[in-house]
Amino acid sequence: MTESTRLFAERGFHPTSVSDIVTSLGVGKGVFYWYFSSKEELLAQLLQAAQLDLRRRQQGAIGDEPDPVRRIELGIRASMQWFSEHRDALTLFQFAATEERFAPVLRAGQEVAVDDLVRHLKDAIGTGRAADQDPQIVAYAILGVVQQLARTFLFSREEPVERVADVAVAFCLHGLES
Amino acid sequence: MTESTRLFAERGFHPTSVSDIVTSLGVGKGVFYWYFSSKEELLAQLLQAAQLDLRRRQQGAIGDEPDPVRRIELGIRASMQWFSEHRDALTLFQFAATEERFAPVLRAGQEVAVDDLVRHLKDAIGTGRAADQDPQIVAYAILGVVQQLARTFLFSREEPVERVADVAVAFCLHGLES
DNA sequence: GCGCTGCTTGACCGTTCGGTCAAGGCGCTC
DNA sequence: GAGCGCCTTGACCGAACGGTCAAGCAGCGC
Repeated sequence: MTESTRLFAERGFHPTSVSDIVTSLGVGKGVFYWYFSSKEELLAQLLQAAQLDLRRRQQGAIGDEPDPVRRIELGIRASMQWFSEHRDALTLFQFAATEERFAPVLRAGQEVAVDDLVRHLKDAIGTGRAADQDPQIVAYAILGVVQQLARTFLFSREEPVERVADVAVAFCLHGLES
Repeated sequence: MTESTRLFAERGFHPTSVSDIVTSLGVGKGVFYWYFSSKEELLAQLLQAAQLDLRRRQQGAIGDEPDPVRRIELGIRASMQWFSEHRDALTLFQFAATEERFAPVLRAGQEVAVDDLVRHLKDAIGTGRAADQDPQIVAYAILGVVQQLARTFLFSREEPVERVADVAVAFCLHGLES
């Protein structure tokens, strides 16, 4: 699984052939089609497994923290950490978003994470700790920040995770104003 | 050009064959290879043209606005507007980021926009109008917000551009705090 | 009318792809 | 050891791909 994710991320989904995958695994082609009905199905399962793992990490980090704003912060930091350890997964997510048949799988998983975030946001708004903006839009905005920063600074440049996470948190909580 | 962008965005780069492209244009295959040396080159040109157009829109919107924070706001609104009119381009950008050979083209164009944004941010920080965070990271964060919101709300849902742009601006300027 | 250049055609080519399948181990039960 | 599932193999298939090219055509200067 990890190996296929790496291949897809490095060379792209379509340019990576099933032969490439089985060769890198040192097995025959038949074994691939014994476990997966198609190359598409493999990608779908890879996506789902990655999303599940990311979500678990987020929930583990948040624990039973009572403060909604702090819950959001912990979620951001956990996500950034997870992406820094699973850079290939982010590339997969990004590719999946560009092809109609994978987008639904991706969207389903993303919506679960967003719904959580929306709950925290509503708590924060309800207790006057956050501005009264549409929580769903804000949730996606946060998601965009995390993914973009992970892609740019964790992958291309080799910035330390904490530094990037700090700026991400500061930006999401206070914007660019001082 | 617009037609090829649409095809790539709708069906994906690899699944769209050169035959598909020329058929949709009602021309022969030779004419394609007369103007482009390969399918890859077409995509590269599509990317560059789109980036140039987006950049022009941003600069046109900013004009000679003196206030750096307001310049950033105008840039965000212009980008959101542009994406709402060129949804296919965003899908292309996203795909290009997932394949090693297109990433450089994409990065080059993105860096130009980011450099502009960084300049405005430095102005804002210098005059005490923005918090003293690493301007480059913040610039990419803003970029992430705009792209994610465009993708989610302008394409999947059919939200009015202004509403999404308002939240994007509010979030980027003030974060989620009230 | 002739020739030339710039553009256009689509049949064609070599290659590679996703996917199939007849065949063959390997370990289990009885 | 016979029989039987479960897994594994890799040669093989039809289809489709990106890219080529010999041939043709329109327009223009002469």
